[in-house]
Amino acid sequence: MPTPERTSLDAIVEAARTIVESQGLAQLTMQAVAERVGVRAPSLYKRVRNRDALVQLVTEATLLDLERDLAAVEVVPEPGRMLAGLAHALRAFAHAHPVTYHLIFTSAPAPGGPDPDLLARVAAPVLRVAAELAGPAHALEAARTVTAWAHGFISMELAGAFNLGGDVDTAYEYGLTRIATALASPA
Amino acid sequence: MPTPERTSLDAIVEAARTIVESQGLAQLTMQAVAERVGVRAPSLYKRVRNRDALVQLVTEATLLDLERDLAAVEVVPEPGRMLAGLAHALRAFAHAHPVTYHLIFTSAPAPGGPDPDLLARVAAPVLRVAAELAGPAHALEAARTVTAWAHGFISMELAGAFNLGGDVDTAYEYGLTRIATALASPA
DNA sequence: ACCTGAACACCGTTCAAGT
DNA sequence: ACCTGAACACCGTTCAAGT
Repeated sequence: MPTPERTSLDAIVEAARTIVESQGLAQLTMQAVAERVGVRAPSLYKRVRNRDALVQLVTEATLLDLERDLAAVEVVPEPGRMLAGLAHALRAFAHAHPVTYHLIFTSAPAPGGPDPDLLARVAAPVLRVAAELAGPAHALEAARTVTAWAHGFISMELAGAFNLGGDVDTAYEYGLTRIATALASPA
Repeated sequence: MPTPERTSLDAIVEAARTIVESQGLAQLTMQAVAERVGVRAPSLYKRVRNRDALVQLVTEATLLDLERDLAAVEVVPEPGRMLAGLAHALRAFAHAHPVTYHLIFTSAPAPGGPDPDLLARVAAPVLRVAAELAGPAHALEAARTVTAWAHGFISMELAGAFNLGGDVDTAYEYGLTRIATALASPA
């Protein structure tokens, strides 16, 4: 005789995201998630293989949100300004979801990592501007350069690595304009 | 009546580094460390406050090694080539110690993070080239730009985030020369 | 003064038993 | 078909008792 479902995969992932973001990855226990969705810990295993898989689901949900935010950046004709829009959107996203942002770049395509198609969709807008700035022949390398810089900057910022004083916002703008012009100048 | 010491703080940290690097952070258990140094887990608490403190000690030991490697980079007159030397040394270090490298940039100056003096010493060579390239007025921002790019690149590389094909070494060289010239050109 | 076994609270995960 | 309590193995950590 069927028992009515008392929760759902979506509710579980949502609960996990909330816990991770508000209390850190270490506090993401199966018991905490279970309590939040109103069920006992063993029941979670009906919908999620194990804790690692749940972390993976949280990562993919975060990637979907990031894809949405980057796709929503207003398209402007000048590639330099377009790049700035994407860079600021990425940084704003990271500030809004610091823990899950860190998850995205940490648990990359391990065995069972995020869907490669999803990763490609997230990267698409950056690849587009990179091609405009550096030319199609160098699009991939240029995209990797900007992405590496932006992610490195943001992750160091979130980790508190910029502790020698100076204005962090200014440093972000400085790096952004330097890189934009560097990629735009002829090889 | 005193009991002879059966291990030392150094041996404990060394054991922890070996475990972390060969099996990952999750496998760094107090029991695994204890077994490796020939003692029972509770004895570790005579020399280390707790597991978090041990991770912190591993991080600082790694930073010391990185400081040594960066300080050992041959000094050359052209700042562009000097920057390349530092960038390659950093990447080589990360490839040799991927897990502990990740630790460095992750557990930054949290409450009880690494010694700020040590962090400053590690950053010193980069700050020096940055000042030469971009001028003293922009040294800090320039240093942050290169460091962010290099760290971002390396951490994405280690996470397997460069999965769209293309040669990763080439992309590193591409980004390096672009950034070096960008920082050297007048504001 | 250092080391240990025993103990505690807390994990992730499995499974037989309920409905 | 889903949910649960009980159980297991395994953590980190404390502490009284040994030497």
